[in-house]
Amino acid sequence: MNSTATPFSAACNAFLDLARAGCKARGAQLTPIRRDVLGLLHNAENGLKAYDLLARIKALRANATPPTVYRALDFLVEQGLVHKIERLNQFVVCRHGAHTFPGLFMVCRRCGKVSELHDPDLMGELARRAQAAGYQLDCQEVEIASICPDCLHASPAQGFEQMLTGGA
Amino acid sequence: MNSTATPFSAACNAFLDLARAGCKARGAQLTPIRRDVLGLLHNAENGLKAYDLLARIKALRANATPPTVYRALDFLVEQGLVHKIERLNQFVVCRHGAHTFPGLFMVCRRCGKVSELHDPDLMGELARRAQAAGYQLDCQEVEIASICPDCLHASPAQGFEQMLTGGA
DNA sequence: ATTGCAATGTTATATTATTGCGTTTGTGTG
DNA sequence: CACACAAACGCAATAATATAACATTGCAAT
Repeated sequence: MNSTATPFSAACNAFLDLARAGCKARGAQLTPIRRDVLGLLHNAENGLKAYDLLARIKALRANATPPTVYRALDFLVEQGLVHKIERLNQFVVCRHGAHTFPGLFMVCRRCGKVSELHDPDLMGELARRAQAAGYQLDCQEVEIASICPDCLHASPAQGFEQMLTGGA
Repeated sequence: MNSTATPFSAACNAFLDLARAGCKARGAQLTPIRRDVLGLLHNAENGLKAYDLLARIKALRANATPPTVYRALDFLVEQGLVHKIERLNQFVVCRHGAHTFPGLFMVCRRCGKVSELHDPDLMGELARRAQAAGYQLDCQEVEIASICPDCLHASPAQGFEQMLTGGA
């Protein structure tokens, strides 16, 4: 019943417990710091930058410094619990559980929102093409700059893919 | 015949003249600074970081500062002459001329080399899938972490894509 | 000549990320 | 328990990447 130790919602705590179990199964430990960082990312809808996260974690742990955050993030990314969006220097929690193919992240150029598309077929095709060219995929994230449905609805724009897909 | 003004090889100068013509056709100008930055990138086999580029451009222009380089890079990326590899904070010259679909960049996790795969079909498929999910692609570069053929030959590793492609 | 505009010069600073090293904590072993 | 070992953490400093803000220059149109 110590609310300062785990200041997250019940749903978030459930998620964190699952994550902890996953780590344990892989022989790693979701320590309190790592758990807090993951919880903060889980609460955030849109991904966070490292120093935003640092500011938030400081509310929980006054002595936190950049390495505190970066170490936790490195761990969480290694564990597949968090993805880094390089284009935005941003970190997002993975809401698809463990998956064995790269995540496809649509990054909206207008509003900055990031959403993970779940498309094993496309990723498989990508892997095949890469392999045909002599490469072996070793890849957790594929980032695609795009206009998200909301922004598209607000103000459509003509893009090259119209040519490719036969759109009007 | 002023070799200090254009300190590049004949082949490089030919490339730069083409680039200049392309810019002109688009109503933009490849100024001397931009030309030098593009030439340095063209000479570099593996892409360069902004501050590496700054060090090199200082050999030509002692008063160059970070904005000098970043402005030139912004321009060159806008013109499609240069691609930014976000994962490496690196800039690579585009060796495929103007293309109307996103470049597919294979980034080797072992040696760091970047190579651009030319695969309009795959990019078209990507655009279709994105559109089916409500997104409109707005994307110059797609980065894929992988092991390049050379590194793979040196020391093969088993990866998830073996499962997808039915490899041994 | 003056105005407008794109490009550049210059200084400073913001943002993102890491290194290095000492301390603490957890875990297994004799 | 005492010890060794490794992983995690605390902390200070700094490296690496990128932009802001404003002054200046050069050139073209009028």
